[in-house]
Amino acid sequence: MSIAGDLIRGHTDAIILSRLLRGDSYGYEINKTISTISSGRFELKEATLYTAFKRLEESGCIASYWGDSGAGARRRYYTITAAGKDAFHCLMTEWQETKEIMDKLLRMEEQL
Amino acid sequence: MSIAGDLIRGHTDAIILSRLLRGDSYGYEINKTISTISSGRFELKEATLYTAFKRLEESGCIASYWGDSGAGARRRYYTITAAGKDAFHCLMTEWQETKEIMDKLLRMEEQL
DNA sequence: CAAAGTACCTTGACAGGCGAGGTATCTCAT
DNA sequence: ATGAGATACCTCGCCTGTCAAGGTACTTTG
Repeated sequence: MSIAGDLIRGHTDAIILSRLLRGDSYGYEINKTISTISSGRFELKEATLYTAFKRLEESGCIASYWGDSGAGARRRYYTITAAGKDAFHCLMTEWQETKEIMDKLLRMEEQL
Repeated sequence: MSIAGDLIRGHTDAIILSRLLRGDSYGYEINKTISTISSGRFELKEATLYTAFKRLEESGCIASYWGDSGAGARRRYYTITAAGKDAFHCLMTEWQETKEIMDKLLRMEEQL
């Protein structure tokens, strides 16, 4: 990935939840979408993605079910729960705050 | 700290370098300044700070020297090197990019 | 004198990212 | 039909950065 892993650390959950807010989806698709939206500059590794799903499911932020696979490889779909929506809003707020503070800290002009 | 550690992970180096761009400083002071600028919302733990110094010094981004301690506890001062300035600009660019992409990914309206 | 502030440092645990490896199905060109 | 490549999932184990906890040593102030 072009953006180092540590830069998205702590943001993966927010990104995934954000995707699920738009409707149920499955790992492979979520990953592709993230890659597309970011023009290939963010790309969660599969291992990262699936550990995140596990973490989010264990903490009750998402739930999963097997899609009726008819054709093609079977897919495990994820839904965001009410708790997940709450969590997302917290993470969003944190992100806004992080941005603000980081910009303040990195600003090159004036200041002590 | 109010902002979770993982959110600043990968940004600590940038923050420290940014401080040193403004002139030589030492651990304790840098920490206080970061805390002040962020209104106490970011606060690097000492262990984190000193490991970061070590890392940055080993990679040639900063150099250190003992201040002539005259009065008070002795201080180890850090200077940013040319390589450190380059690194800072990279990190700044990365931060701008991260912000842009994250905002795109977390945006709640429209989009696929 | 004790407590609190300044100033430094190390160790070990923990958590998240991810490289590497594995499984299974489907499609399409050879 | 065979092999490659896409789709789709998953796990193990390493690495790295954060940080709680602990330690040292000096100065100021009550």
